[in-house]
Amino acid sequence: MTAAKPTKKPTIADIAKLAAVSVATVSNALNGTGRMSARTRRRVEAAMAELGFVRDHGAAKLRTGRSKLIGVLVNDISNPFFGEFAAALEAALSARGFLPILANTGDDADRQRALLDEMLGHGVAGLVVSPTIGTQPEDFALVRDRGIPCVTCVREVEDAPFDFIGADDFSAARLGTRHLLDGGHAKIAFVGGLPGAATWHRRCDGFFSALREHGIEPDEDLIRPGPAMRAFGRTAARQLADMGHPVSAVLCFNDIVALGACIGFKEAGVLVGKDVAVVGFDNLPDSEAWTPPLTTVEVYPRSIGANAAARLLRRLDGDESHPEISRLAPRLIARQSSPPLSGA
Amino acid sequence: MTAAKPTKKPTIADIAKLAAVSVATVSNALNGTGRMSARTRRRVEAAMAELGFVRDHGAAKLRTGRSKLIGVLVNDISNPFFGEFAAALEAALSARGFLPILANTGDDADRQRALLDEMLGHGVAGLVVSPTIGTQPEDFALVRDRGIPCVTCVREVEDAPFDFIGADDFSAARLGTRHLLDGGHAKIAFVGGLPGAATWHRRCDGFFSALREHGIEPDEDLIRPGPAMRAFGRTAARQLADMGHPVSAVLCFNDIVALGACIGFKEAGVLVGKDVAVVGFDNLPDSEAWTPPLTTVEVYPRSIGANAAARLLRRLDGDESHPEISRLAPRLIARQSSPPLSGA
DNA sequence: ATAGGTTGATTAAACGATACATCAAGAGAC
DNA sequence: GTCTCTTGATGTATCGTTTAATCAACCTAT
Repeated sequence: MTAAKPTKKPTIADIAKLAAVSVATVSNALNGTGRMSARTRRRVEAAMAELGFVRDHGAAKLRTGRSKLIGVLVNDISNPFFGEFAAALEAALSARGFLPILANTGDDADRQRALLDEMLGHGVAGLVVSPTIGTQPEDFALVRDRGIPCVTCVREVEDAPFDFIGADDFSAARLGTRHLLDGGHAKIAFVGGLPGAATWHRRCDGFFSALREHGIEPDEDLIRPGPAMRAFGRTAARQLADMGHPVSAVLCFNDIVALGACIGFKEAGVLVGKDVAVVGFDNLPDSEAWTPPLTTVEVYPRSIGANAAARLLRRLDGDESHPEISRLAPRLIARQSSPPLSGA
Repeated sequence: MTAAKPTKKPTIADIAKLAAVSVATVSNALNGTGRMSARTRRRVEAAMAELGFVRDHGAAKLRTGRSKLIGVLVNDISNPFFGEFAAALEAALSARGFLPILANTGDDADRQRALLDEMLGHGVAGLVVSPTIGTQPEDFALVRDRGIPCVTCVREVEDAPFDFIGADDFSAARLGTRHLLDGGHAKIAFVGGLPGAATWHRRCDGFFSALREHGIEPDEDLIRPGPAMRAFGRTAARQLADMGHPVSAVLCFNDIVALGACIGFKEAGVLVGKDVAVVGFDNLPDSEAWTPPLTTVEVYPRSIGANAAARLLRRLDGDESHPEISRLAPRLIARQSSPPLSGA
């Protein structure tokens, strides 16, 4: 491969000249519109190949108003959950010729606002957003006003006129909690996750609901909200271990927090899977390989991504029906981290 | 938030009318170019706010030829390594006003070609690419010809006139291998990773180099290439465990493969951290929390992302110097998965 | 032979933002 | 009062593509 000699990029006018046809004919060849003889089509295609033509989508979008760009906003791309989500979403969208452009909000509402603006400015045909904590409906005012199809995911934003695809967090938390209750646990903590995201509230409600169903009144002191990160899980576990009246089980906001909690308990000399039961959410690929293998509630990030893509594609195809809310049914995956309460 | 009523999007012409100025003035206000009184600037800004103006970057790009889009191609966004990489890259680029658009090649060379075309068509100002396996230099011909700044990462593509930022894979493999050799291991397998990616070859060379340095001739039968995935690590471990002359240590292509190997060995009744030593690459956030905690070679995905961004920004600022190859120094993180060979 | 159809290709007007060239008006110098 | 400078603002061509409106041949049927 030899050194670069920056070439001016060829336009359809250059192709037209080389193929001795008009620009309109080139455009038609490009889009399969209009009518033309097979011979000229070949000539045009040969010319495009020779000059290394690549169509300027921006210019086309300017003229037609149509675009194949889809803006995707996630709040933490380094979290494997969103990695899986994004991979599935991308596969489904690009199969239909769309180009998802993925940006990371880092759970910063200001950055989310800026990115939404930026995406609109680039003329996206649609949006898929996992909203940041603290998202206000007005943050999406421009999207709404422009009538750009937008599917929200994972975290619901209340009163926004958009489709939503996510896990059924209420049921998921109930599943996890009931699993512990059925094992005889009564003093159960709920660790991690930030109020401000709908996900947390729904899981918290599910947690409460299951407890009350078993005649247990939730103990405010056992609700430990915090960033959904390993570090928080670890410190929370240590605090719980140091409490006067230790808990026998912990429901964690996600597997990452759960892993942190396992580390924290281990450091505190408490044996997970024996002295204490731990349950997470997400069924991260690694969770079954931990020691002990983690009980978790599978919430299907790939399905959420795939469904979000399908929903958005329907909207792009012109479906104008009322926004739909879908909560995918979760599944409990019981493993060794959450044994029944021992007789002791 | 009320229902949608798709508004036509306002252009600078609309702003100009409302503010009773010319389009040129609006454009100047937008870009801070030209001269204008503070009063008119305020009028223009008020008009933009009132109508909810958002600038059409595509149109601007068409006119100016300048763009703030950066194409980013990774080969597996669901791999946490690339998640970390992408997050760091994005942070650095967006701090300078660029918008990285991230796409996933899924390690498919055809898809990579298509995506490169697509990105060029969208007028990216620059590219950051972690090339797929089987990438040919000609796949980047258009990028080279157009003179678009392009930084390759993680895997080097030979004979391509681009900057490269990655780990020093040769040294990394030597580090990991020497650690095992120093522990007295002699029968060491190298598991996972596909020939076809430069990364694999360099690591393989580093592995060989360390062995030979200790007077050990590499045994072809102990080289077990395969997809860098958990499943492969697992099957490879089982095969190794079933061999007549079992290995005492395994160097894995990355932590994911290493985790798979741990599972495989466990299933085969071989105790990792006792009967067999396992070393990985990447230092995934979870690797220290596994049982036993994994010895790994840290290759700093965030640093690779940050350096790639810095390099690209320099190019965008006009640096035309010869392409540079940077290999970031790795670091061995010794944990319990790789004890010295026991006397037995 | 002429009217009407079909086929294959062309012309030119958009799309939204930018930037060069131009200009009006007021300030200051003589 | 004329001349030059500066400040603030405008008119308009342009980027690359699409597409509606035309048009030139040629074919076919009367």
